[in-house]
Formats: sequence, C-alpha cells, structure tokens
Amino acid sequence: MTSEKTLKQFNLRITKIRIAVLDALSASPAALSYSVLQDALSAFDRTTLYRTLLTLTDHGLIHKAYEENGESYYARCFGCTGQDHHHEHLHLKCSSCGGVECLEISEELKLNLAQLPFEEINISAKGPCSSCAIQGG
Amino acid sequence: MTSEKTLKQFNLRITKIRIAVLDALSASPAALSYSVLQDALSAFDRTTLYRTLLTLTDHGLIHKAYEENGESYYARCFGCTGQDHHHEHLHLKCSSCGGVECLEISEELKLNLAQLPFEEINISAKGPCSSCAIQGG
DNA sequence: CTGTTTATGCAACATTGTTGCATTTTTAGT
DNA sequence: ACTAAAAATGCAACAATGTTGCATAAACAG
Repeated sequence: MTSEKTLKQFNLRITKIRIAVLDALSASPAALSYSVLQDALSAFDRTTLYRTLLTLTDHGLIHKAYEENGESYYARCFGCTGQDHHHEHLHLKCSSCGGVECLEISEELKLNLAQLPFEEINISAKGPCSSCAIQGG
Repeated sequence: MTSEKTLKQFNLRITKIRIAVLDALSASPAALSYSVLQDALSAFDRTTLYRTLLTLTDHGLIHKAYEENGESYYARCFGCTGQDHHHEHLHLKCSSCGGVECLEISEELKLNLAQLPFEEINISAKGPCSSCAIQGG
C-alpha cells in the first residue's frame, strides 16, 4: 500500500508532507522522534510538520508511540482505528546505542495482559537491543 | 522515615526545597508532574526545582515515572538504587478523570515479566481508575 | 565561628509545541 | 482544462519545559 493510497483510503488530502511523513514512518521499524522527522523533512515548515503529525494521529494512520526527554516518538499504525490502538508489542530502548526496537511479546504474556480490564496497555523496557547484544558479546 | 533523615542517609545536604519535594512526593500515591510541583513550590526558583529533581533522581530517592504532553511526572522511590529501578507496578492513566494511579500487578504477570531479559520494564495502561469506575457505574 | 563546599537565584538561551492569519494548494464540479 | 470552495501551508508570535553560566547565599565539617 503506497502512502498516497493510504491517504485516499482515509479520505485525507494528498500532500507532499503527508506522503513524506508516512513514507518515513513506514520505512522505519522503530518509532521516529519529532526532531529526526524535522531534520529529514527540513524543506517543510516546523508548524506544518506538527499539524501533519496531529492530523495523521487523529485519523489513526500513525500514533504517538511514547515520549522521551521531552520529545514525542511516532510510528505507523497497522490495524488500528483512530479511537482504539492495539500495539501488542514492546518498545525496547537500547541501553547501549539508545535506539528503540519494537519486539513481539509472547502469546502467554499477551493472554495475561488481555485479562487486565484496561483499554490500552503499553510496555516499555530497557536493555541491549538485538544488534548491540551481538556486538557486545 | 522523615525527608530530612532520608537526605542524610543518602549523604545529601538538607535544604528546604529538597525536603519540600520529598514531602510532596511522599504524600502523593501517584506521580506528580513538574507543573504541579512548581505550583506547590512557587516560593522557589524554577531552575532550582529542576536541579533538585535531577539531584534526587540521580541519587535514587525519586524517579521520573513517565512523561506525558511534554511534561515529566515524578514519584518517590522505595527500594531502588540510583542505577536500578524496580517498580513492579502499573501506571494507570484514567480515561475519565485523567489522574494517574499506581496499581500492583499479579504474581503471575510479575513472573512473566521477570523472564524477559531486560534491565527495566514499565507498564502503562489507560482505563477508568478505581474512583471513576465506582461513580461511573 | 570560620572556611570550604555546595546549593540557590537570576538571566539568558534552546527546544518542543500551539495559535492566528494570509497565501497557496488540493479537489470537486463544470 | 478551468473555476470556485475547502483545506493545507508558511510565517510570525507566543507559551512552556528544560538547560547552562555565574554571582550570591546557605550548609556543614573542623
């Protein structure tokens, strides 16, 4: 699914920055921070990027995965609606390289979490990410 | 344990703002945001509050529980060292009143999480908090 | 009580995020 | 392809969080 088609599907106007943001987030396995997006999309105005992120979030194409050090991190949504976000993975913040990895969680843990009476559950962890664990020994 | 004694125990100088911050966080079951702390401690300079929060965090007396809407929320630490934080509870952000509640998690879930090879794990959830659930029916 | 160490307050600054408004772009209808 | 309406963009201004340097004030060891 191209970003243009995704926008059309959600009845959103097709603009350059929206395509660029969706492309960037689709290409990245991890969530991207606002400042990284801004650097990558420096051709566009700061305000426009903020409003683009808001629009895409409101319509459920992306979501704010988490905040860290006063910065928001965004990721593509797959199988979410604007109201209801189901991200049954774990955000692993690497204690070595600082990168963020999205990991699948075990079926057992999913079942455990599903029993909790909450609308939305997020798990984050700190530890060595897959690439740093290999290099570090 | 009074806040003064806690500071002495950690070899930190006893100052008014440190006592005030520890008192405020000790009295609150939920984490407090920077702005709430600032309002409560308006007699002190903004910068001093920031540095106090940093110092207390670095020495493991408090921790940054989470961030939301560009604001950090702080809570007292019990049984943590500066390096290693063990908060085996769940932060429940109430979808009704917006307050944050710290909930204990089941032993089963604790065991599940303990098997994961990570240094630190945090769980957050959205849903009605205990008081709103009662009132809401 | 005195000297040293450390914390505080102040000013200035960087960054994230928001709002209002004029201009441009997108899109639907012809 | 052209036009008009609707919406998105860029710009300026602003508010808030968080940081840094430095002079002054407070804490503590002796």
